[in-house]
Amino acid sequence: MNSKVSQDLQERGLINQVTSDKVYDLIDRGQAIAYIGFDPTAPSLHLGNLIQLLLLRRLQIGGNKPIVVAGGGTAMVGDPSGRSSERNLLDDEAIERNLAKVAEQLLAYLDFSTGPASATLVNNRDWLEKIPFISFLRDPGKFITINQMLAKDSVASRISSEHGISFTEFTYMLMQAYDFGQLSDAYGCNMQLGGSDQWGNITVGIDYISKSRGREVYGVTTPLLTKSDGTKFGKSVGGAIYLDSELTSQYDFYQFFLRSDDADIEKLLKVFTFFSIDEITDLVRASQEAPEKRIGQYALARSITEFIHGKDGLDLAVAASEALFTEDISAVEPNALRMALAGAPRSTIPRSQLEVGVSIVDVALDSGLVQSKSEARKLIKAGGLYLSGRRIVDEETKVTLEDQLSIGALLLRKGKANYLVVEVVA
RNA sequence: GGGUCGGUGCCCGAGCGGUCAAUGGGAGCAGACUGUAAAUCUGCCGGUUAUGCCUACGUAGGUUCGAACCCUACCCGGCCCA
Repeated sequence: MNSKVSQDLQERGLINQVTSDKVYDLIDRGQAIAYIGFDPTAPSLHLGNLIQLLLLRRLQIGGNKPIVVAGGGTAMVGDPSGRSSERNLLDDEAIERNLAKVAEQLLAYLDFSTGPASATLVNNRDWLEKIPFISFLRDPGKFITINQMLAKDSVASRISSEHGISFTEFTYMLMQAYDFGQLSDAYGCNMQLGGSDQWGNITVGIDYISKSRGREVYGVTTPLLTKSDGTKFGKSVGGAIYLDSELTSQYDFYQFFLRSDDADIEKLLKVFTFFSIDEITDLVRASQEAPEKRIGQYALARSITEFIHGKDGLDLAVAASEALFTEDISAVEPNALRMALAGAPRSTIPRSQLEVGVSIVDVALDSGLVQSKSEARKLIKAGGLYLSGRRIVDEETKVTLEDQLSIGALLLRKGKANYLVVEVVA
């Protein structure tokens, strides 16, 4: 099995560039000690991070040791890579809050218990915060030339842009190189992985370790995952798809994958699932023979949702999807419906309001389904708003107790698949 | 520090005294078709107590009956010079 790890990664299209072919050998022999850093700039990891995380998991299954770095220190500065303008600095408190959440997720998706290949989690703030400025200038500073930094795409593009780049972000590269050095010293880390935008940062680190320690380490980048139409993958209604069910419900997470384009299915199965290449080939063929059955989409959505949200999360998402896409929502069994909607976003409305009757526009706004009254009105005009299974055609419609479903809640729907449960409370 | 160009709605980018909530493109949302796909077509795309009102064209003032458009100062950025 070990001998096939690198080949499997290549067949999945997970490898964009490597600094040396030696990485394949290390990986196949289970001797890679590979690290990836995740800066806690958001309260949860998202799908882009997940690709990286799954890559570590794949290596781990092949007997290699993963190290995940929660970038509590680097997040204080901000990575300029892949960005056309300066980041806004996050305050300490926000970073710490995000860090706690992100660390929890990192712990959930790798194996931290099994012998030599067990994963390790560290926070780079632990060392970045302690190093005195002058020491930092001497090491790593002295080993890295401005010349090589200026040559990196991430820096070059910002220097030539009208926004420029602050010294703060310019320094990010050194921090990352220093991280790599620390991990190399402490854990024998010999490989850094990252998205293709990390190539510059990674190679600086490799160079630094080579000069300062005379040690050879390696780098691997993954390609940027794009959709068949060339746009960036992983965005949906309201931004990124997060792993935290508080931010992206199980239902939405599942739906996101279920609605994937036919043209993207093969790529997505390779990147997001642990199905073997042969299994994927079969799934893709089956999908092509009967695209309307969306076999690939179902397999993808089920597999990845279960991995992230567990069996229970998957059940919630599937039940919700089945119930919500039936013809007549009011005919669905109360118990089935209740379970189905457990994973959908929700809000509440006081019973007293329904007794008097509230305008549908207000309900849509208060529940958070729409951002403004105008949006609600426009939605109605376009025929895209549904209340408990019935299309609203008149914006003067009043919502009353009559509109409750069997489960004693209202169900709002925007477009085809955006549901929101409004619970009736005292 | 000097010179110069620029800062417009989610993004790009027109506008250069009234008819500008602001052309166009992209993104986004919704509808039709279909398979909860793609492509295509259509509508919408600052808010509102809605033939009006409010907020908006870097910030603060000023000129004017009237300014995103003119003037002044300031802030921010690019480029050139020092």
